[in-house]
Amino acid sequence: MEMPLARFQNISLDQLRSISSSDHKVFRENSLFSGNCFGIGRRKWRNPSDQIKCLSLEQGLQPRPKPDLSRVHTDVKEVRLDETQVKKSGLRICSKIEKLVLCNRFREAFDLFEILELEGSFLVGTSTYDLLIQACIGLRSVRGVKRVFNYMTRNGFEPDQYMRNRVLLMHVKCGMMIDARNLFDEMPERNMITWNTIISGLVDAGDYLEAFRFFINMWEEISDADTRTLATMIRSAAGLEQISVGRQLHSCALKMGIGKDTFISCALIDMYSKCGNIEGAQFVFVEMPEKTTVGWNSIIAGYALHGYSEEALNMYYEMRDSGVKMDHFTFSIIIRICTRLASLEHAKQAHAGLIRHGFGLDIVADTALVDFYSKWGRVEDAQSVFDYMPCKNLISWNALIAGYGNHGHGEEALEKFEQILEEGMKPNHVTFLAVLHACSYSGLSERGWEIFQSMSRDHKIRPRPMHFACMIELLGKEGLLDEAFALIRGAPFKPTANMWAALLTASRVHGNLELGKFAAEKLYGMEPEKLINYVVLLNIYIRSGKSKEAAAVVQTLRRKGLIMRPACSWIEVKKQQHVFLSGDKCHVQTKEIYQKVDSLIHEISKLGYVPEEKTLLPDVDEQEQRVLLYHSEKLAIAFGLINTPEWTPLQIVQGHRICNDCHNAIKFISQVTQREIVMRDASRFHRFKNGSCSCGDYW
DNA sequence: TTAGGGTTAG
Repeated sequence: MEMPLARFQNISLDQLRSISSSDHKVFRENSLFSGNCFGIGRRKWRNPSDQIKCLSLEQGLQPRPKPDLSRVHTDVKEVRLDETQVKKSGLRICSKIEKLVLCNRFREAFDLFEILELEGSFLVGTSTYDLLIQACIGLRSVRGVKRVFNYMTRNGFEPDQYMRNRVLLMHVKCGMMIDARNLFDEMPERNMITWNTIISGLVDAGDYLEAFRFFINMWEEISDADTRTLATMIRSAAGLEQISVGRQLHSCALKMGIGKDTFISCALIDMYSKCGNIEGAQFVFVEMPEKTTVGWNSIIAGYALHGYSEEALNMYYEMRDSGVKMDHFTFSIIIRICTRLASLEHAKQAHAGLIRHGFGLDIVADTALVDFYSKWGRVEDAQSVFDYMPCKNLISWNALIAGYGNHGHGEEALEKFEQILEEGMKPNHVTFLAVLHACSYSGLSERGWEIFQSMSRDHKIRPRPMHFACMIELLGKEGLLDEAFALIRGAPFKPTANMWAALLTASRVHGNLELGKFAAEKLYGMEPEKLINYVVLLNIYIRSGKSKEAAAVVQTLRRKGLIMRPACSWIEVKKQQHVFLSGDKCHVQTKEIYQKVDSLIHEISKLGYVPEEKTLLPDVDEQEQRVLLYHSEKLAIAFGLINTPEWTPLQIVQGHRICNDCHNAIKFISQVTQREIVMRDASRFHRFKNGSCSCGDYW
């Protein structure tokens, strides 16, 4: 046999180790392995109903019928059975266990297994052990693994190679990697399945480098690898985001004649897109002889990952038209895309499709929906989806809390947080970020401070820079600039740009020139090319009447060649999106749009709206200044008003943080028109109703 | 004889 894998022997472990360990760590920390509330690794389910069933059973959220064991217990405990009777009774129980497992009634199978454990000496056969292992994997039950394994050991069960692999798999799938590795080391014989099993476990656990070490050892020991090995290793390369390694694996697969295998192709699409090469992913997808559901899912997710949300959505419709079956993965991906596009129409269709295709109870898709409705400003809908979920994990809770918090419902967010604690779930750093943001947006500074302190004290979670930045924002809003500055100085790590940016913003809001200057200078050192840092300081100087200093900032901007990118907003009207740039005059209805903006400005001026003093460069002529006043949000709103008489709510989305002036204008427009306006800036959503913004934030 | 592989959510 040709040895394409031999080239991997040229990769030293040091080379693998040199792969950025911080990236690796971030990936691991963000992976499900660390994030899910069950404390176990990656789960795989044949279909979502299995998932719901199993998770519900494990969490004890659904009542399950319990077999009446009392009589049998009595038989076993009180009546001494002779050897024949034990055998007869044991065989009957084993047969029943096997039938229960085959019907996916894993819990009940374990209830019966308890009888055998109490009796203690009945010699269970391979087929029963095999199905008990299946039950453990189905439940992802560590306790189940221990029970089955103890029983085997106690009764001197001597497994053959098949059973040894099954026992190994049981440990791997339940995340018991230390035990799995011990078993692996002690195995008298290891075949390809043994190697594939342990490697797959390492990749599931995010231990990618170790997976590569095993892969190399595997080649040394058995000089063989198959499609499954390659598919797993490609997943590992994706986890490490090492395209060069991924490419070598691709080359190996081609040399082995399995380059177009469905599993390999899907893994390659995912690897190329995660490594930043969407063209590579597209190439593999086009070359796939048969485009499967997973293939479509992978390429759509790849496009979405690279920010090509509209293209991804188009591919989804192409997938649907091609007649390929969609699954719960498809809908989870699509809902996330809708969140990025902030498209209610598409999300509604995806929500309907999810239910129609029978995946309405899938935890991942439902969580994506909770997140969508939360971000879109429909917290009630988010709560409604959440309430219908048969089981929720920490990710679902976090999405809901962020939804409440980002829309000014700080108290509700805190209530949900309390509920998490009452239910015995362990909050993670994302939970705390959502809760602290909620406190910040709703002005609950004392509660925010208490929670921030409780993070390390009570929950043993070390606050990260994002938590610090959030607290600085919170203190800054209260005008507690000295305290905010003290927090930066007291941080147990080097302050990050986010932290200084929060202090700079607070300094601008409260007109603290000295602190603003200090924060801006720190930011210049860290992000020398980031325009916004200069603009904020420029604002501070202009408002403080420091024209000389303001001119110096302008000079710096020019020297560096930093140009303000025109802001972009888009509005969805009658299922179609219309995009506007600042001062945009390309739209066919430009004339009407500008007339509408003028009349709105006239109306809102009567209500007391005064445009903010513009931060314009000194030599910008008046005509240009006038054009710049027509920000993209205002144009989009005017367009919406002209074209949608039944417009509610109107959504304005923009890629950059909007200026105070525009924010205030939108507030007034909402008041004048009595319309509800949902608007998103770079970091959060704002919902205006009768002129007031639900987030409680000020600009 | 049986077993091991690919894509989703905060």
